[in-house]
Amino acid sequence: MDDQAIPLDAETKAVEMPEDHREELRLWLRLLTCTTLIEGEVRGRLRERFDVTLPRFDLMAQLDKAPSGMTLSDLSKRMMVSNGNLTGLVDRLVASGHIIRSASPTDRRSSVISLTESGRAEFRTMAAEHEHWIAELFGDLTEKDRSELMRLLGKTKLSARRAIQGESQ
Amino acid sequence: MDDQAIPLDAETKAVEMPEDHREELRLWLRLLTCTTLIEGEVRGRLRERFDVTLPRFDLMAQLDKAPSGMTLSDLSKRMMVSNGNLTGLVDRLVASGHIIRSASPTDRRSSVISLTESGRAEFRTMAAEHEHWIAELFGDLTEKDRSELMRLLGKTKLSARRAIQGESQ
DNA sequence: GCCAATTGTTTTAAGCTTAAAATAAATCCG
DNA sequence: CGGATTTATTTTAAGCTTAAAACAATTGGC
Repeated sequence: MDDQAIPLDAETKAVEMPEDHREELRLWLRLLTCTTLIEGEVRGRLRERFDVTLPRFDLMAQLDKAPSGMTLSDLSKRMMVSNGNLTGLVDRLVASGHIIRSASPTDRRSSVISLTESGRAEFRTMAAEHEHWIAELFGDLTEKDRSELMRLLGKTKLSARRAIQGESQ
Repeated sequence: MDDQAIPLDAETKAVEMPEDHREELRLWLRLLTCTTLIEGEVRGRLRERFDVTLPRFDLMAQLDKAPSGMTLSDLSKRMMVSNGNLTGLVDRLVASGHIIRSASPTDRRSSVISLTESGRAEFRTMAAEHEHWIAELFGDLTEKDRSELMRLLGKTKLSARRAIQGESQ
């Protein structure tokens, strides 16, 4: 921008010129827009087609990948939501018969959550359709676009993690 | 994958071979992870530094870009949230003195929302710091990474919009 | 073995979010 | 003009989400 038209030695620049980070901000807003757009569509379709909410679907997706079940803490880390959030979500999914809680054999504080037979069957039906929706939503990207986007998001993920970790030192 | 090792003519493939969309699914999950990671960090910092929530910050950001104010419908479209959501959010920001509602001169159904003087000042302070956080979170991306990511997310946005529009036909 | 620190979970209070229904005003159009 | 449709907003009910505090069980160190 205008700033960069003024030639300055590196040191002066670092001290006196507040850097312009509008580009990063626009990037973040666009990332957020993409996610919100897709997430909203997926949420609506899950509700219309299967009368299920996105958080419930997400929780079942985690459990489907863990045949022997997961603790609430595992789920909390994987889903990146708070512990307290999970308590209620799990309660509702137990009530609807999709999952079960069983006592952990090794830790009396913990319970192990797993899909019921019918919960798993129902999830797999939903997941198959869900996968098609996602493919359709990303349908205009070429194979090369997708692999490049995957790479750049991988780099973004690492960058954000570094910034988040570093801050607490 | 295994599927593709079996040579089949195009028609047979299209009919009998369910396509594998795991790649798109992984891409979506990574996009979601990046957004969740960054959003969570920004939310936490806004709360700690300024005792403000992300939705309130977002609403003020929209208003800061519209000096003459916006209607609830405008805000709803821009922020991609439901109308009902905004009613409560606006009520709380009016109560805290950050924004004001005024009657629309042309439409008695509408009210126009704008930042108060102090609301604008407070927002600008927060926004300046917020911009640095974002720059830090994306800090490991090169200039080229950022422009390429911007381009690919632009393409993703268009792709998703097309898929969403097309569906309602 | 005991005490401190950590870990796993729940509870609480507040706020966010949605979909759907309701209300009211403006606009369309015959 | 007047009724039908659309648009702007609010209300409602349910569920999601968080941070913080509380509680209980486990682990680590002495």
